[in-house]
Amino acid sequence: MNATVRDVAKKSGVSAMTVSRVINGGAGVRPETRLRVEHAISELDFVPNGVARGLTSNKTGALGMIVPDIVNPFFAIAVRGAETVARRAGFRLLLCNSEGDLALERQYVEDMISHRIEGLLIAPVGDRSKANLLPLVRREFPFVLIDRSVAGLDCDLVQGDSISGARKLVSHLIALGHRRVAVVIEPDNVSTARDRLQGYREALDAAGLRMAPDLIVRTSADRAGGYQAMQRILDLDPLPTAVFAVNNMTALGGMQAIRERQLMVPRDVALVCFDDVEHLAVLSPFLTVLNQPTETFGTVASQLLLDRIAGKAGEQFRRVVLQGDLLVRESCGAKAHSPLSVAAEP
Amino acid sequence: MNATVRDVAKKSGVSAMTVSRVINGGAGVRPETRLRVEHAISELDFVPNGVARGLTSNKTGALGMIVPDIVNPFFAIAVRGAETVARRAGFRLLLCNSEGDLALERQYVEDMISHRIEGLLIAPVGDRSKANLLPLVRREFPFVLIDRSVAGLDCDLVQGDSISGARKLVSHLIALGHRRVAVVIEPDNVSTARDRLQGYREALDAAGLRMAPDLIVRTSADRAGGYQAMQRILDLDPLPTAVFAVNNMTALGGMQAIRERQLMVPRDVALVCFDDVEHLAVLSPFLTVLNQPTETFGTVASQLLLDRIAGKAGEQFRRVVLQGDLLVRESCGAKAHSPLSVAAEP
DNA sequence: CCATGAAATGTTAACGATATCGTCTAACAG
DNA sequence: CTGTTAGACGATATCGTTAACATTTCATGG
Repeated sequence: MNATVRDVAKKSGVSAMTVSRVINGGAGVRPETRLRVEHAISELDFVPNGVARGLTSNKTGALGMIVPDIVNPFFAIAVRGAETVARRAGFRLLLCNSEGDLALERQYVEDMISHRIEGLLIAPVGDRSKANLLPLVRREFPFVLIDRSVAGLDCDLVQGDSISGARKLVSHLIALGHRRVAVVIEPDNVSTARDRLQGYREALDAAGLRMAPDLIVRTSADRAGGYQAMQRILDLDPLPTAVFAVNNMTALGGMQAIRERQLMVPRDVALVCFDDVEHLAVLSPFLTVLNQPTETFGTVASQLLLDRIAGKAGEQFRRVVLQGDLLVRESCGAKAHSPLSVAAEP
Repeated sequence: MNATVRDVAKKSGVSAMTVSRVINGGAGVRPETRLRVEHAISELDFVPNGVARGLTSNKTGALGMIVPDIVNPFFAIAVRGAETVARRAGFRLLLCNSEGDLALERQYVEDMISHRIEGLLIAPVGDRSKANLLPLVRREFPFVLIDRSVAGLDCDLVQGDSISGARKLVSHLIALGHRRVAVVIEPDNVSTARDRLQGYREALDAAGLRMAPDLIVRTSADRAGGYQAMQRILDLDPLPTAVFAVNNMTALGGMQAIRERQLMVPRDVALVCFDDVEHLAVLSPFLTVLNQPTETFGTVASQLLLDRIAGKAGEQFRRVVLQGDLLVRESCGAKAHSPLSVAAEP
């Protein structure tokens, strides 16, 4: 069904080796011969078998990327950034969706190793991903973590400054007069959760406020998690005056719960979170967020990975920490609530 | 660096073939032998080389998917659906982002062929993608189009009912009293654009209205395109009373332009579009849209593809047309404009 | 105690491209 | 006219796995 170098060789009356030379730049092939070969190639619709090439060269020209949720714009944008850089360097990017599932993540990592991709970008599920990543470490396989670090694993890493970001968000709430600030956050085995909780704590400390255990609600960092967590928060008495959600998706789920109870943000409760929600911010710049340079997560991580593959990275692992900006909009209660379609970005 | 079957064989005192048998289910291997082999495998951290396997078996266990924009939630969700189904059938899904660029699309298709993926899902750039897809046709390579058909190309296809959807949207606008309805749409070489314009025309016809050429604004189906198109529309005199945007991204870009002029939707101009904007709809169910069963695009397409790969598909190409629902919200002017955070879904 | 056959295991070749090295051609110097 | 040499091209082996076939092993019945 698919033509091979040998078919092309036969058709053009040369050896397979000459065909190979033609398709790889053609040094050492007489122009006339090359034309004959090229003619046969297009005649037979020959496309070199990348699998066979990968076997001999041990180079597949592919990078892998594993993210927990491609529907979350944070990851979608990071993927786009990573792919752009990878492509410029001549690599394809193969994307997989772990869905935050450790077993699935493990399977994808094995799969990637098995198919001999040349490097891996991964936003790990959490600290327990360590077991999944250890095979990579043992093989000295080039990989770069994105967004989350993994406890006890030393490797290249691109992350946001979660501590300082959370501190900014919560300090801002406190400055607006909030004293009871609830936090919706993942379990402590996710590095961003640890760091953001730490930032939360520091902000409270700086204001001389106590951390109240009942204001810390643990959940998964997706919309469903945010929804459930917010329901528990709205059952508290007295109601917190503000909520800090660990990321954009939990904030959205939280909004859903708030709306269902016919409450209003920020009138009844303020809401802030990490990560802007692309598209949403355009139409309705409403959520006060800590905006991270999302695409940069992808481009920088890709670059680190390419360096490491090329051996330009040195022994030391590199950790890039990206700063985010506080975008003050309406959900924190800093401004009057203006009607949707005339709201203007600051 | 990486252990091979032979290394494992040597270590466990058997032949490579026996190792192969063990890693593939182990039928016909003495339990005792298998244990020895398995021990050696974990000892050496052996992972079978998928590339070599792909070479002998001509099966890589991978499906490809090419979308024009992974950041558009429509495609992100379709991808998730496709991947779920593919994974259940034991296939990985390799994703590529064509960015609506024909050359890039071509490169990715060649790459996929070269790397011997077993089937391809593709949301083509447009009719001109035909040249890119012809190599697939010639090879009888299994592939399924998503969302857009390609003129003159007969193949499996999953698409939305754009004609009827557009008719619903525009008829709704007309029923609300709009007489001057502008449309923001891609060039005619994209099937969805053709169909949606056709639906628009039918709706006007049914109401005895004329199609005014100056109300048809051509652009690219992304945010930037929507933004530019809307600026041109807002320069019209008299202003149209409503705008039909070809998809969610153009609508967002349009909103941006409208907001910049300090105008309000729907007070100054109504706005409707195809495709809901995931996340946005949760927080702010504001846009009146023709909601398509997005995830189903992915799952059905994946299923068609798997059938075809398995040879269960028959000679005939199958065309699945998915119906969408009109979600009447606020941007069309059907209801009073209510404050953002208490707005309730119908 | 050996023939018999089924189960276990090994051998060989192939998948398709290419690295390596060897051969051949032709042009040119002497 | 011969020896030299660079450039063009080919033969062979290899990458890691596995299909197909060959061989060994071992238990069982005669």
